[in-house]
Amino acid sequence: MENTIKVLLPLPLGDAYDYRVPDGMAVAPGHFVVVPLGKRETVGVIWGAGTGDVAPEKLRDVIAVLPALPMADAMRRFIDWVSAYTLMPAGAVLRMAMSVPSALEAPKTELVYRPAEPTGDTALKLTSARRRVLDQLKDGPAMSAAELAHLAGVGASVVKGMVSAGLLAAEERIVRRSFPRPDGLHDGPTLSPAQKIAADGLVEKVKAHAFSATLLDGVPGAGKTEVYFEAVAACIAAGRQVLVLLPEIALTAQWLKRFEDRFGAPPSPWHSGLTSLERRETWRAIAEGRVGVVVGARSALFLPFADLGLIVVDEEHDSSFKQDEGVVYNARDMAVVRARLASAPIVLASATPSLESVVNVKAGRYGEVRLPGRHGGHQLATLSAVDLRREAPPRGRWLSPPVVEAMKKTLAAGEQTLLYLNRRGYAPITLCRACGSGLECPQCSAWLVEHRFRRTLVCHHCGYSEPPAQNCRHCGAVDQFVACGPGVERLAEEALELFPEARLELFTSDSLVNREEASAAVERMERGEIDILIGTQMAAKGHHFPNLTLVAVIDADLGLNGGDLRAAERTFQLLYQVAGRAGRDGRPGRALIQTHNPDHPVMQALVSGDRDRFVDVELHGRSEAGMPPYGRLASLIVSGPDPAAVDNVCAALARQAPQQAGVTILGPSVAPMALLRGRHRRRFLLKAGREIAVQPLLHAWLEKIGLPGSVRLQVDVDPYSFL
DNA sequence: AGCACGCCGACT
DNA sequence: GTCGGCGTGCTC
Repeated sequence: MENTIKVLLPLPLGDAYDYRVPDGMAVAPGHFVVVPLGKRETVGVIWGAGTGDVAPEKLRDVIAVLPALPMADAMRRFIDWVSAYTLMPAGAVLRMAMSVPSALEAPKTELVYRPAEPTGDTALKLTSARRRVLDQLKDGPAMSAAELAHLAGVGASVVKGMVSAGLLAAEERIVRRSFPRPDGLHDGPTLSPAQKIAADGLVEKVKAHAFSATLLDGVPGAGKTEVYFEAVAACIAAGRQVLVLLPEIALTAQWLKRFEDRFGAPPSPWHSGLTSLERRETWRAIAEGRVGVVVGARSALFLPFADLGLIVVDEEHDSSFKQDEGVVYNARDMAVVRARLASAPIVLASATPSLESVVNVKAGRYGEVRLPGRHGGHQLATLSAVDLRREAPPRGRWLSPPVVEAMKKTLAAGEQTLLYLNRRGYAPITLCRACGSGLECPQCSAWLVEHRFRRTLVCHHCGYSEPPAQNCRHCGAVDQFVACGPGVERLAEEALELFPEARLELFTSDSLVNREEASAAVERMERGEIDILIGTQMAAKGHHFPNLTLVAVIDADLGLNGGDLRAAERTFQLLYQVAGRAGRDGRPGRALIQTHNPDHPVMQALVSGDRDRFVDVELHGRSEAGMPPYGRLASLIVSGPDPAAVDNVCAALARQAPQQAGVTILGPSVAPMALLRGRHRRRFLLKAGREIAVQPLLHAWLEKIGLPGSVRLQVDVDPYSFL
C-alpha cells in the first residue's frame, strides 16, 4: 500500500483530498504542504491518513512540506467542529485560519556576524578599528554588518575586510519584528470592593488552567473592563496568550489607550486595517507565542495561538459577532468552543447580556459575575420617553419640542448632545409626487437612499449607486421627487437650522471612511470641539465622552418593525447602550427616547430601568413559542437569477422535508429581501426543540437535493438576520 | 477560490 | 470570419 495522506485545502470543496507522499518525505498531521490542484499549486494542511476512497490513478504527489510551524491539533479540531456545526465545508473554515498565506512562506533572513574561532595568525591583523568591532560583539548577540559598522563607528569596508580575513563568521538569522510585551505584573487601578470580588473570581478561573465560561454582567460604567483586565493580567503573568474579541467598531483608540495605561504596552490589534506586512508579522508572532495579547474582531478567533490561556468576548450581545455571509458563524459561540478545545477560560462581558447567555447562566452551563451599580460615583442617565403621538415635531421635522428644549439647555451649559439615528444618508425613501412610486434598486428589493452630500442615490444592500434622478421611471414626471423620512444628513440640516451657532458633526461610516478619520472625530468630541454629534451605531459603541450629557434617540421604534425574533431584545440592548453614553463622568446625563409606542415593553423597561424584568418577560415569550434560546432555528435561503429555477428547488426541498416529532419546517416563502444583487430569494425555516441536533437532519435533507448550477442554497444555523 | 471550457455579441 | 463576455463545472 502506498503512503497517502488526506490534505484539507482552503477552498470550499466539501471534503479533504488524498495525495501520495513521495519516498523519503517526512509528513505529520498539521503540517502545511504544497500540493498540485488542477493546473496550479495550492497550500493545504495535512488532516490525517489517506482515506483510500479515490481511484489510485487520480492520486498526485505532495510537492513539498513547508517549514512553517504546523497547525495545532486543537485548531484542527476547532475547524472540524465549526464545519460540522455550521454545515460549511471544512475547507471554507480552514480558509479563515489561513488568512495570511504569506506567513507560511520561509521568513526573510539576514546575515549576521560573530567573532570567528581564533586561528594562529589572526591576532596580527587586529587594527584598532577591527578591535572596536570585536568589542561590540563581546558576549553580545550576533549583528548585521550595517548595525556592527554603525555601533563600532567604522566603515562598512572594515567589517567586510574582517569577514574575508576570517575574523568574523557569518550566519543566517530570521528577521523578526519584535512585539511589545504587555506587563501582567504592573499594578492596576484601585478596584471597588465589588470589582475586586469579581476580578478575583475571574483570576481564579485563569489560574485553574481549565475550560470555564463566565458571564461578566454590569451596567455601563460599572467598570467591567477593569475587571476583565485583571484576568488578562493574570494570564500574561502566567506566560500564556490572551484573545480579546470586540465588535469591529468598538475596537477604538480609546480602548487601546485604556489597555496601554493598564499594561504599559499596547496589545496586538487584528482588524481589516492592517497592512499585509503587519498581518504577516503578527500572524507569525502569534504562532510562535511572541505576542501576549491580541485584540480583534471576530476573524481573530481563527488566529494560530501557540498557548491560549484566556478568551474575553466584550459586548458579547453584539449582533456583529454573527457573520451572515460566506462562512455563516457566530464568533461569540464559536469562541466558547475554541476555549473548550484549548482548555482555557472564557469571559463574556456585557451590560445587556444576550438571552442565550442569560439562559446558559440559569442552566448552570456558564458561571456569572455581576457588578452592581456604577463605579466611582457615576450615575446612570435619567431615561424618559417622548410620546411622538402627543409631542410631535412640526411637519417635515424630526426633533420633538422636548428634545429641542433639552438641546437648548445643554448647549447653554456648554455640554454636548448626541442625536442617535440608525439611518445613513439624507432620507430612507425618495418618492415621486406625481405617481407615488419610490426609487428602487434595480437588483435588490430595497429603496435607494439619497446621500445628498455625495449627490448620489445608493442601495445599502449591494452598493449600487446612480446620480440623483430627474424624471420618474414610472410616470415620467420631471423634478417631482420628494425625500420621505429622516436620515442623519437630514437631521443635521434640521439641527443646524435650529442651532446655527452650534458646532455640529456627523459620525457615520459615510462621513468617516477609515479608522484615522473616526478617531480624529472622537478626539474632537473629547476636546469639546463638537456641540452636537449626529450619528448611527458607529457613534453609539465603544466611546466615552465625558462632557456628553444629552442623548436623544430620534426613532426608537426603528428596530422594532420587521417582526424578527430578536427585534425587542436588540432594540433594548442598543437603546440601553446608547443611553449609557450620557453623563458618565459625574455629570448627570439625560436620555430622551422618541417613540410612537411608549407602552411597548421595550420602552417601559428602558424608562423604568428594569432590565431584569424585561429579560424575564422576553424569555417567557421565547419559551412559550419554543424559540431560541429554548428552541433551535436554522434558515435555508434558496437564491438564483431565475425565479422559476429557484421555485423548482424549493418544491423539491418541500417534498423531501424531514418529518420528525419536535421539528417544524416553515416555508418555502418569499424572503423579505425578495431580490438581492439580482438573485431571487426564497426561504425555509427549520424550528426544533433544544434537545434535537439539527445538523444531521439538515445534512440528510440537503443531500437529497440536486442544485442546478445557477441556484444556490445557503444554510444558516442559529440565524440572526431574517431577511 | 482559480482556471478551463463553452456558447453568443462587437470588432480588425 | 474571430476576440472576449462570464455562466458552469472540476480540481485528489
